[in-house]
Amino acid sequence: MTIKPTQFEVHPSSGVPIYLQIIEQINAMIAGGYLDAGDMLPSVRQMATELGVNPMTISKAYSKLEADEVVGRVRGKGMQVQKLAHSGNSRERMQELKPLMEQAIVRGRQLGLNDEQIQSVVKKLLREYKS
Amino acid sequence: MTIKPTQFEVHPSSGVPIYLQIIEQINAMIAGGYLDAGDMLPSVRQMATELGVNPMTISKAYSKLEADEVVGRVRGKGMQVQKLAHSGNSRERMQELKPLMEQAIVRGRQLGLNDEQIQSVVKKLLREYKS
DNA sequence: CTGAGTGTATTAGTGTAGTAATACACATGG
DNA sequence: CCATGTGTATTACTACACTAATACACTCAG
Repeated sequence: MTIKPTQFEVHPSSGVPIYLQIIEQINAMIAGGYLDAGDMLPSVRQMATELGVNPMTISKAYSKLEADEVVGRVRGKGMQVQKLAHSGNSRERMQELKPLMEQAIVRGRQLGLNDEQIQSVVKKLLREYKS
Repeated sequence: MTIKPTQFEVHPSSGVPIYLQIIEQINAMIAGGYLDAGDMLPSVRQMATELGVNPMTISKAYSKLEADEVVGRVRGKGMQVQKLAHSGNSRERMQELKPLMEQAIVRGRQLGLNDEQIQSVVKKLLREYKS
């Protein structure tokens, strides 16, 4: 499914930088299966016009996604969602996930949640982001 | 166990703000059971001298921890680790954990990890931060 | 070739996060 | 009371993140 710029939403005064909001939405769309490998993203100018921001802001988001190997540049066309080609074995990738997951775990503990409750949150989210 | 400032470590040029490094270490110490309710934290000046930073930087970390209800101020004494008194029922607190956990899950998906691998990381961390 | 479509390098403006210097208010123990 | 210990309000400086304006390089369809 190729996505339209109207499916994006930004809140400039939310405190969260615009380019980050874009990145998060695209990542979530991919994780949730609304975007697949090969799909084209809206052009920088389309997106910029629709959202009322500067094209460079969108470009910055796309560049960061490209650096993360989430999307690729197609000469003269635009940005395309990449087929995920992961480097390193799964153990290394699990290791890479740890710092971020650790934050969440510590926060859960701080909230007084027990193991089961934390795992329940994880399971619920895994279902929501079914790939 | 009352903690000594020598047990803290900061890396000023790591990119991570000093006051955040302090916060993370204290949170981790509590989550890991090295600090319990009633324990005193090192004074602002002790900590500042030991780490070679300005007292205000430490104060900022402590203030943020106080806002999160992790520590409390004891007049003329210092900061003391609070007994966790959580507001809201567990369902609300689980809801509060979701945004942070969502980030981690999306990142895991982006790394090409499957449900079992993500849950495995969670379980490993839960063991490390046994309360 | 040309025109319209891509994304982007460069530059600049603005706000704010992070840190520090200083001086202050309050509590405790002698 | 006073000396010494808490934490902190205020102010200011600095670096950097974020956004935007502009101009440019490249590709494709005609």
